[in-house]
Amino acid sequence: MVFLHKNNKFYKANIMNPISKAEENHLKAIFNLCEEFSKPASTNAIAKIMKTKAASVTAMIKRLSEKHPALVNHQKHKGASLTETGKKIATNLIRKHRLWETFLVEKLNFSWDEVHEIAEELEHIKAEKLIDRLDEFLGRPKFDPHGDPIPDAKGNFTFRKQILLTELAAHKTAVVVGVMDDSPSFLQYLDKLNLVLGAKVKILERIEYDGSNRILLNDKQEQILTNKVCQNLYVKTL
Amino acid sequence: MVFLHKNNKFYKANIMNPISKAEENHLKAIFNLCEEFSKPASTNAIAKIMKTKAASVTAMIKRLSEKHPALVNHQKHKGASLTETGKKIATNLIRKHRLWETFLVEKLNFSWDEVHEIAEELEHIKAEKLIDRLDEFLGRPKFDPHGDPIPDAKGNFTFRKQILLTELAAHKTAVVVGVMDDSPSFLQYLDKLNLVLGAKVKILERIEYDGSNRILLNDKQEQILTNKVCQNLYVKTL
DNA sequence: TACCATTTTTAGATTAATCTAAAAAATATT
DNA sequence: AATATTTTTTAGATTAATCTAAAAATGGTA
Ligand SMILES: [Mn+2]
Ligand SMILES: [Mn+2]
Ligand SMILES: [Mn+2]
Ligand SMILES: [Mn+2]
Repeated sequence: MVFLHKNNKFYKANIMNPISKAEENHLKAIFNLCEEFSKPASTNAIAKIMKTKAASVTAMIKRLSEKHPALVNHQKHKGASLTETGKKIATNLIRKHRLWETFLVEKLNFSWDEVHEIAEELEHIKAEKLIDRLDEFLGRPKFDPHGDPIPDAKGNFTFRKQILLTELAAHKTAVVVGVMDDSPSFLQYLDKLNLVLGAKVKILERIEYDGSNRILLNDKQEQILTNKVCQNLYVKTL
Repeated sequence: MVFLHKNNKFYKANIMNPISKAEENHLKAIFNLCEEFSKPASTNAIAKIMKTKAASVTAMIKRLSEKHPALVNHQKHKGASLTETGKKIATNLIRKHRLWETFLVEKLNFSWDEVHEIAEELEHIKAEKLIDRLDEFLGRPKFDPHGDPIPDAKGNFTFRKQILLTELAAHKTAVVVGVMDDSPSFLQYLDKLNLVLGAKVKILERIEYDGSNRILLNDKQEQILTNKVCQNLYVKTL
């Protein structure tokens, strides 16, 4: 099979055509945006995630569709979404990312605010056997250090009944299981508050004035959490 | 500071100018060639290692010297060598490569013939903390799965009195500590012969006719090793 | 020393991934 | 519906990393 390329040049559509790092990152961005908003990912939104410009995204999507047909769906001005094959690839990247993060925290003693950047690079290492072995070595973890689900080799995510801490009823108790915002600054702040995964939180009082919450942490420590903090913390009721 | 570029364009010499993967691989190739032959690395030799063409190497060396002055020494037609700074970078790459290989074999149960390719990619992950933690996690190993020394964080290699099996005197006993050729085919063949690192070898007879050797393996198994095999095996006398 | 083979460099192209500026299309606001 | 704003695409450049073909330099040999 041959594909028409710009300037009327042809090139073979090599089945082994490897997906580049930039292409992989774009696929992941499109996947995440489509998941979050349940609609095609806009050029601008992708550019923001990729820290590039809209024009670069348009060019990338064009190149992607030509080089690897059957990964991305795209109509001019209508945004991009992934085909099933594209989703498989994106899911596998997320799997790799989260497994590496888990490795860094569990085995190399990194803290949860340090691992994202490194995993962002490690996820692009292409060796299926490596990731299978890593998964096994880590004991086939179901969640990463931020509480995000790690898809299995087939791409299946584990779902968990979780709510935001803002949604937890007053006087109820729950356990911190994840974060919505995984920026280093938020994670570091959570560390300072001892609000790590597994922490037990009881809502003592919800303050109407500003939506802040008086909580009891791990059955002993009383403190105030702003609404913003609670809005970014996932908990699971006991 | 500014550097003149082709077409009389200028560009800023950014101190944070990151070294690309291709540049790193070239530095490593130059380092290895200079170590092996104790003279500047020729364009052709580098191209062979890099699996590119001589013209590409010339271009790369030019770009390297412009973008990162103080890494490579190069005079036209005289080959390339590394400055002290260049050697530091190459040594650190070798450190990363060998630590990752060790990780793959020791922790993820890869065999010694499978790890080179993967480490060739992993070595380019830029995170000093990662490699320090990995080193610690592995117990600060001094040698990789092929018996090659792993430089420490300062770039110091551990030296070891080792000889080729061809140099071992008849009737002497020694332990296999490394390989000269680390191609998968040789390594797989060694596995088949049970000639793994740590194997005990006694030269029973050196056959003059073709340089082959009758050996006793691990005090019990007698077999013939061709000269070529012995030429690629490092041993340490007891 | 002059010639020849080999090695290295230069010249000119190509592709991937980005950019800025301008044009075009879509969307929102009077 | 007309106009203004925002978003997306196109046009045109740039840089890194490679290639092939041709030119130039080097080194060995007659
Ligand atoms: Mn990434
Ligand atoms: Mn994560
Ligand atoms: Mn490499
Ligand atoms: Mn090795």
